Amino acid sequence: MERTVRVRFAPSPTGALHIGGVRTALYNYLFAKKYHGKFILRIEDTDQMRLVPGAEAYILHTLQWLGLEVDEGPIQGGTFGPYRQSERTKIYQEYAAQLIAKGKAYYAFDTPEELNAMRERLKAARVTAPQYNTVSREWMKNSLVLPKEEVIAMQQAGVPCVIRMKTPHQEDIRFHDLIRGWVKMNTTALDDKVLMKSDGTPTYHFANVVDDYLMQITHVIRGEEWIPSTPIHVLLYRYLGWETSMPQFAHLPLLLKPEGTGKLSKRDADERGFAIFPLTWKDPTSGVYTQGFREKGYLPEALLNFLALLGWSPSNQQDIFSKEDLIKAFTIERIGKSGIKFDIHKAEWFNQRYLRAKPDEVLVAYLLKALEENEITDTQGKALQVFRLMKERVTFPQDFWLQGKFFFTKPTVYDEHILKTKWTQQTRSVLQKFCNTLKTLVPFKDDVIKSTLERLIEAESIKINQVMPIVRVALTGLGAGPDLMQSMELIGQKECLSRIETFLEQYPSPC
RNA sequence: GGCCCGUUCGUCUAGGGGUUAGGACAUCAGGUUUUCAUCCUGAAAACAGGGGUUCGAUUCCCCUACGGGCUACCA
Repeated sequence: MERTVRVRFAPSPTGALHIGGVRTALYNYLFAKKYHGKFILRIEDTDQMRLVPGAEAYILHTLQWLGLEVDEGPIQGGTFGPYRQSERTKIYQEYAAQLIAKGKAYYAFDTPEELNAMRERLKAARVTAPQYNTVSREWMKNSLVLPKEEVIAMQQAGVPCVIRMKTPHQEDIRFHDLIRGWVKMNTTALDDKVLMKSDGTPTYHFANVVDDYLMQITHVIRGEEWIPSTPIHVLLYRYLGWETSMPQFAHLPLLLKPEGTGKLSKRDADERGFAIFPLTWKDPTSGVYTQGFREKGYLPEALLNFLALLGWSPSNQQDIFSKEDLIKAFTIERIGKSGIKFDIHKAEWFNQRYLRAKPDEVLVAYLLKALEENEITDTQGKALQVFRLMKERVTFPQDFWLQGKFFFTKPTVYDEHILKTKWTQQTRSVLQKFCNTLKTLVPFKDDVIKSTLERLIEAESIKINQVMPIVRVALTGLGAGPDLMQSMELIGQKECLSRIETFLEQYPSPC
């Protein structure tokens, strides 16, 4: 009998969600929707030391922004709650007690210093992997070797202790990964993992297994960094008697640095100026803001499309996918195995595509909003015309303003390069003459302006590509932009004249 | 170091025992445009290396190299 698909996204609220985490969430979401299952959000906040205020809300906002609706979670509720691990401590304690009773786990009283000493000792003895394991536990301070009375006495005295898992001595543990096939590991490589910390809270491994079982998770889709600890999880399912309902595993390839070596990090993003967080994040301790994809102008649908194709590919050669398309096409089998060098270029291209596909009203609204923010009162008519000239040129919503503000405000700086290469005695004289003709030009329309300029160019026997850039710089300050004649018409006769005159005054003679 | 996972154009990838090894982004060139961008056309660009297996291997197996992950009372 097929179980209903139930997958979970289980982030730790230790800061802003990383873009890799967003991709993991997306793959889980797509898989759930594809099979009409449930997408569950579980907050793994067992480590109270690393907890960051605001991080959980950030995760929620991110999923919301991206349209990854959560079926069950801390806010949404559900029949398998609570969905915050910090609220489930009792549950873990019960199952830990069960493992102790079964002889599958034990108490350990070793202090950090003692653990360190053990590792040092093993290292000195040239043990390749110094661990608390089937061998070393024999000479440590735990309930396996200590007399029962002593253990009880220590517990009564309140000596801090953890619960460790009793790993079998030498056994092959294998598990099937939906992406990688069978993975085999021997327990000699495993240590006796801490299941419950001395403060009574569980570690990741334990809470994860208990919750996945209790929440009836069918598929665990998570990052590749978890492969080495999956045998521990398998063992735990076995110890708890849950092996038959163990979820299926799928370990996703990791997002890597654009160049060089290592996992993609916030630092890479900062150094190269691309976003790594979905939304802008203010670090509560340093107060430093890190701009997110949203604030950089990325559209959620563009980011989703970009992310989906980072490690997954469809069976055809389609590259533009709506969320619905992705749900339809997504399969775990088509997820790749190798690490992915993160390259932001394609994301920009996706954004441009999605942005330009938006209805005109939406796009004009971006410009209108920018005008409002810059306290420019303008008739909607002009904004609409500006928008039409700009539409094919933008990648991000803010480009309408960034590249088109000259329509509304006078330039304050002039393109150095154009000035250096095109500003000559001749172009100055042509610009002056052009300005003079403009004064009496009726009507002030793009085609009329154009023919005027063309006549002038012919009379002066100068090349058009000598004059145009200078006219553009005088009017807009920029070296490139939308159609100049249409731009002039929009700027208006009076304003054009004023701008050219200002320019001529500021640059009286070519340098 | 040990254990585990991986390796097709610069990047994301398709493919798979016999292919002109396909696409997208980026790059470059040509066209369009007064310019830049867009758009159109085109070009350059890859099976990590070595052994097997096979009539034949980029595809299957092994080794090496390289890359990545893990190796905490973090997740």
